[in-house]
Formats: sequence, C-alpha cells, structure tokens
Amino acid sequence: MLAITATIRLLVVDDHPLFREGLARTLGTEEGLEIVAQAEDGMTAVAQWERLRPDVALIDVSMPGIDGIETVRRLRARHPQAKVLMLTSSEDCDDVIAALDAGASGYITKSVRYGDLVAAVREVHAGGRPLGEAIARKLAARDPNGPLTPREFEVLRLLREGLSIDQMGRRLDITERTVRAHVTAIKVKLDAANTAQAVARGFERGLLSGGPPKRIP
Amino acid sequence: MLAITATIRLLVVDDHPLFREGLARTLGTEEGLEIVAQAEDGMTAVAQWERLRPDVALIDVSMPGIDGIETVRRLRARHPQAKVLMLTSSEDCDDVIAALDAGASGYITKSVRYGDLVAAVREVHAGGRPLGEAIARKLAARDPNGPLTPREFEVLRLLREGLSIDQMGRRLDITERTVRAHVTAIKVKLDAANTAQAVARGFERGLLSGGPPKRIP
DNA sequence: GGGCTTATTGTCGAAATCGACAATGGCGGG
DNA sequence: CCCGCCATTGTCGATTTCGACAATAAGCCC
Repeated sequence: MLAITATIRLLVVDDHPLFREGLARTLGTEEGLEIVAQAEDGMTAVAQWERLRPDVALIDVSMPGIDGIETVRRLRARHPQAKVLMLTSSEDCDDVIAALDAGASGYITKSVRYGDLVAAVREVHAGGRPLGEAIARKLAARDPNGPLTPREFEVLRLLREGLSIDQMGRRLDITERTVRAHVTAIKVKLDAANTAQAVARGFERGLLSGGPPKRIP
Repeated sequence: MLAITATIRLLVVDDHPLFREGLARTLGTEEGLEIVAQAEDGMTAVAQWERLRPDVALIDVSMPGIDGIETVRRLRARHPQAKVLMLTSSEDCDDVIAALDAGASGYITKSVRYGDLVAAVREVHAGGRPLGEAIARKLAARDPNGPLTPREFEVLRLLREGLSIDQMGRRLDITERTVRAHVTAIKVKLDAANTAQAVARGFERGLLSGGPPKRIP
C-alpha cells in the first residue's frame, strides 16, 4: 500500500441536489478527500473536469438528459486517464457492463456505508476496480442464453406496447413471419414461456424501464 | 403565516447511510431545523420517536424489512399526532396512496431541491399536506377504469410468471373459461391490447414489482 | 476465402387465445 | 329486502399465435 500524502480531489456528479449536497458535505469532512466541484448533469461534469482536473469523478448512473453512462463515455473520450467511480441506486446489471464498457473504473451502490464509499474512492484513485460484491455476483449470473440483438430489443419494446405480430410487422416493415422469428428468439433468450412472460422478464432484467414509454417527465 | 419561533425537531429515517447522513448534515445547518435523531429501519424509527418526541419524521419509502409505509402505519398507530413526511426516489402512485392511507402527512420525491424539502418539512409541521406537483398530477391520472379485484391481481401475477390460460386454471382450481374472464377484465382495466401489454402495464403502474419473484436478496 | 452471427422469409398443421352474448350464486351495504 | 359487485362457467365461431423444418442474403472477424 502506498502512503498517499496528497489529497484526493473529487468531482461529485448527481442530478439530485439533495443527495449530491449531502454527499459532498460528508465526503468533504473525510480525511484525505476534498470536493473540488459538483455537477448536476453530464455537460457540466465534463466542463468542471476540464476546468479543475480533479483526481476522481463520482458519477450517478441515472440522470435526465445525458445519463451517467454517456457522461463517462464523453469524459473518457476527452480524458482517457480520468478515473470514474459510478454510483447507482438500482443494481442493474446492464448498467454495470455499460458503465465499465464506457470506461468507468468502479461501480458501487448507494446502499453501502460511508466507509465503503470512501474506500472505493481511494481504491479507484489507486488504480483499482471496486465493484461491490452484490454487483459482482449479479454480473456473473447474467445472460444465461446470450444478450438480445438490437432487432430483438426493438421487438421486445413493441411487445411491451401491446402490438400484435403483424402490427409489429407493419411497424418494422418486415413480414409477420420474421417478427415471429424474433419473438421466438426473445422467448428462448429470456427463458419465457410466452410473450407475456417475455415482457415480464424484460422488466425484471432491466431491459425495459419501469415507467411508461413517455408520460410526465 | 405563523411566526414560528421554536425549532422544528426532525427524525430522519432512511436505510441508506450515504443518503441519511448527508441529509441530516445538510438539513441540520438549516435555520429553524434540528436533527434530533436518525434511524436506519422502522423499528429504530419508532423507538427513537418515543424516546425523543420529535416534531416531524422524514421517512424514506423503500427500506428493507419494515418498509416506510409500514413504519408510518406503526408510528401513527401509537402516536396519531405524529407528523410524517415521506421521501421517495421513484414516483410510484400506489406508494403515495398507501402512504397517505397509512397516515403520512406529505409525500415528496428525492429529486426536489433542498429548498423545496425544507419548505415541505415546514409545511408538514404547520399542519399542511405537501405532495409535490408531479405526484399530485400522477395521483389524478390513476385507475382510469377502476382498480383490479384481488382475483384479477392474482391472475396478473400468474400471467407475469408465464402461465398459459389453462395452467392458471389448474393452479387456481377454476375453469379455463373463468381465467379468460379475469384476463379480459384485466386487459380492459389496464387498457391493454393483449396479455403482454397487460403485464407491461402491471409493471408500469407498480402492480408488479421490479425484480424477479425471488432471487438474490 | 471460410466461418459466424444477424436479419430475413416460407410452409403447414396444431394449439391457444379472443370476443361477444348470456347466466348463476354469494356477499355486503343501504 | 333489493342492488351492485365479484367470481364463476358455458358456447361458438373467428383470429392469432406456435412450433418445427428450412433456406437465403448481408456483414464481420480471422
């Protein structure tokens, strides 16, 4: 273990002022940590990073507009050396892989205790890759039958909206037969007995998001 | 408006130490507010209330074990005069009605700014009933075709699990015909074109919970 | 080029679901 | 006691979906 004399300079990014403020205030009191800036969205986050060059960015996954994943992508595109610890409330497997893929160094849930968070920040700063055991476990037990293809995703979304096979066919400009092929593939991959369960699995696995397609933002 | 000279004594209840600590620290700096205690679960919350008799309890909805709703219920059962402001991350309509039904005075999302939260706390303390406009709006746009009957709920859950009509019939010990009647009713009430969409609506409206029936807790 | 995945489409018969009309018994509230 | 809601079941014809076997074209990686 290295004796780190320098303070770790942190950038906190979260759209919830309630959470962000509290986090910043509390982490700020931690020995060896310093909050140099906060951001409530992805754009601001990148700007703040470029202005202040912190050591580590703490970024919430779910944000309106540019989400956490996209923020990491953009940040890392410009600054490949940037170290990012993602924060999440839901333990969503797909987000984890997406985040790591986008260049995040670590991924931790908001349900951990302060000590764990601080430890994770230090680990990231030291070049580590903290994931949290719950997440690591879930990550292992994923995609038993392979991920859905983009087209299958599309069909799954239409399924969720209640379209019939040939309605989907018309919507996608393909034969009803083809739609059936996709639906069958979806059911196999999601291990579902019928379309209803396929949709349920979609929600359970986070492939479909909780709310209605678009209502009151 | 009354000139409130006394400080509002607050009890903060949330299972996420990260959020709870931050909230307490920040609210504590607010003029006229004082955090007298924190609790990470329902049991502790009630105990703390009885020990310290705060003015207002700020309770998170989603908590493992005894959830926020149940906590309110228990608290109000013993102390009907207790004023409770519920905090939520997801804007789930059913939780709102459940919470208000359980005796909560107000309901506010975690996405508000500090000022709004403080205002809500003051409003609750003054006997008000802050709901947050987003929630109030959602509350209005609910149950367009009436709530599901208990039996229909049951069928919806089986639908989600992928059972076919006659499998459900055997499971519930009723004729397949009867199951069809329930399914039809469900589709009408949830405004769905088919079972797949019915399941989707179930998730969207919070009738079905996010995760799989039981996996990794 | 060869191998792999993805997207596409066909056929055919069987199985499941739907929709509309109709009816009966139970149970609780006014 | 009557009304309304809930759960239950029946019938019939039409529509939709399923399952299994097969095949073709495009794009990507080695």
